[in-house]
Amino acid sequence: MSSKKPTIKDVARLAGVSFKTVSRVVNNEAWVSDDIKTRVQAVIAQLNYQPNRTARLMRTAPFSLAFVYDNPNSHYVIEMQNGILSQCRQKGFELVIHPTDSHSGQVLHELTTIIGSNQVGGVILTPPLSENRELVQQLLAQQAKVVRIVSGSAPPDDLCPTIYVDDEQAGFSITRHLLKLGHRRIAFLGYHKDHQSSLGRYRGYCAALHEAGLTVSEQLVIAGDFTFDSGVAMTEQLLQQADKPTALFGCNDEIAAGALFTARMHQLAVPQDLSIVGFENSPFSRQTWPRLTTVHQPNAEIAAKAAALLISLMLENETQTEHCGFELQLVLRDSVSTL
Amino acid sequence: MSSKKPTIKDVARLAGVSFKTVSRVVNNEAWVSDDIKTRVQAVIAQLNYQPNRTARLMRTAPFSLAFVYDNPNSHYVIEMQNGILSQCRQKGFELVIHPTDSHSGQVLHELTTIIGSNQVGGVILTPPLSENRELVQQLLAQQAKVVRIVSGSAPPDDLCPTIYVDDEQAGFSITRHLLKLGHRRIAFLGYHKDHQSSLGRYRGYCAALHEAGLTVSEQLVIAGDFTFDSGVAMTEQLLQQADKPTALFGCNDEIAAGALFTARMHQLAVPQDLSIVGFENSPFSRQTWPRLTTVHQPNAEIAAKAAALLISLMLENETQTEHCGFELQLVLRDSVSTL
DNA sequence: GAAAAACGTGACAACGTTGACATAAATTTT
DNA sequence: AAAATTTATGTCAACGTTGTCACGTTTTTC
Repeated sequence: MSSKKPTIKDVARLAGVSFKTVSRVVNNEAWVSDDIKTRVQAVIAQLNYQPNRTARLMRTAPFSLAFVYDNPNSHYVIEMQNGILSQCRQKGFELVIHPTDSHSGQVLHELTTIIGSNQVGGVILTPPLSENRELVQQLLAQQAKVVRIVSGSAPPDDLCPTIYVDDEQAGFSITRHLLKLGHRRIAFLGYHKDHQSSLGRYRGYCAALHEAGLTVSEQLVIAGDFTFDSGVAMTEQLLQQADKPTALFGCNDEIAAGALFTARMHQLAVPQDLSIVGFENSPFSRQTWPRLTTVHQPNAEIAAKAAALLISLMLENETQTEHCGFELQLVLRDSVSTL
Repeated sequence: MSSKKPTIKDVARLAGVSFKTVSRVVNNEAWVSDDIKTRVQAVIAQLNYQPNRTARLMRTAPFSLAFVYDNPNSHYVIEMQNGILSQCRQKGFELVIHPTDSHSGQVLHELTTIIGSNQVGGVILTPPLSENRELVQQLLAQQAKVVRIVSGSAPPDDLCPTIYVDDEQAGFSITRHLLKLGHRRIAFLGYHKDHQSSLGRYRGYCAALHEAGLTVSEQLVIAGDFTFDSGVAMTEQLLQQADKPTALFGCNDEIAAGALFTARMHQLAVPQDLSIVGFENSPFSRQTWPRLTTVHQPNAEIAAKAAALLISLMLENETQTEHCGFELQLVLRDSVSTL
């Protein structure tokens, strides 16, 4: 049975009204008499009628947004995705996942396709794509709504609503925390010149050292990316040096986990012989031994806020660009000791 | 400029042909002369025309599939998602993410909505939803294509194409591995009566013990779920007992990580004082100290296969149900020693 | 108590595509 | 060289909605 999905016209026929009236009932429009309304609703329930989203979309703006990200394996992505999804569910929006390679040069083309084909009406951009001013402008030029998540203590411009996360301030706090405990030789792991979060955290690190009257030692700033393996490699490099640090600031928890691992390999006790801090408060930062002191980054909240802004932008079609900043809090755990 | 997105008719006008001809060019249909083809293509490029996916969808079956899962925070989800996404990209399909709570009783209703509204044409089901025979049948009754991923050494039935993963066999191998190294008191952490993967691994565990002439001790089989915290709690419980085990079989890596953590709390050296194995080979299983011996579960591959089956089902509209089984391999690392 | 406003309903044209069919031109077959 | 076939293009009706407008029927207003 049920060879075909019922349409609005099937409902109309059975309810003995015009299909436009059914449309009114479905969309909760005014000026439908109560008895017809209930009659139509009964038929809808009886047939288990679902409005065809595709057909509806032909007449309305898209109810979908895209989440665009670059590093598909980070835990950060799934947290963000969950945050976005929670908002989408609430507002009846659909989420299109769009992992991409920001180095491929294909991003603009890919996004143009999904926007141009009317598949999505808006886009949430994460770093490093969100830092690409030109990309944002080109998406905007295609009538797409854009919300971006960036690192910074203020929105870089008013191009579009922006969620900014104050990495510098957090980098400052956590470095100062180490300084307060007496550490003087603090290494910075995961410096990356193209990565705004890394740079922000680095600036905070420098600022805290300066405040304490210390200078930044080039030897202690190690470049690398935000992975466990890179953390291992950077720590190895560091431990080969003559002037060993007493504390390590990993630019994210994965780097810190790599450092932890490497310390164990070198029979260094953490935190007694070496203090290590991470950044992000990812789930596994409290599952390592010792549990990592880190900075809490509320990814789900951040992304949910981005989604909420984007959705209201798509619904209300406002031009006013609202921004939102997030401050990050220290999470003190067991991977740090006084010197 | 560019106030409106160009349509097929805009292209047609500019190219001086009928819009149907443009449609032919876009869809690569036969019987279009080469010069018109190139002329149209030039205009398409010039206007940066993208066929409107929504309009197209009104005439064709949906090019979207849903990924339905229950446990949004597991790493397993993102790996699967990536696998599915890779297939979708290749075939031009769209992915709709659908996390849900299998206990809410809302699942059928939720899926009915996205299927009924023509949003998706097919669904990939993961445990425990995939084990619900009735759910599968009801989705099938709505003309949806379904592919499910289940635990087992064979597909449970021919309702739909099925990816089955042999947990029992893997549970057997890893338990036998411990037995070979001389372990006799091996605990099983994460028994869960409603969880087929857990039960499969448990059956393998029992089979291996029997093969070695041992009986399963109730004391050593601890019920719990697949989380770090549960792993901690179960290990605590175990370590309070008189007859302590020499090895722990964690039903997944998170449980094993919890066990590792708890062992450390109790000053037990792993693997010298206690051997621990996990299951899944999630990224962090090689980032713990010591690195976990575990079973490799190729989630991305499994999910990619599921997506491939689903997509071919949606495209070719075949009725024949093709299945696919995965065997799991041991990954030997450092968390196990001979007794 | 007539005019105006508020309600309630329906007809019909979009929206941008694809599919069925028609038709004209070019080519092959008889 | 007429008939049949192939090739190349166009016309028009769907698809299932929502928006615009029109048209009755009530209720309110002066």
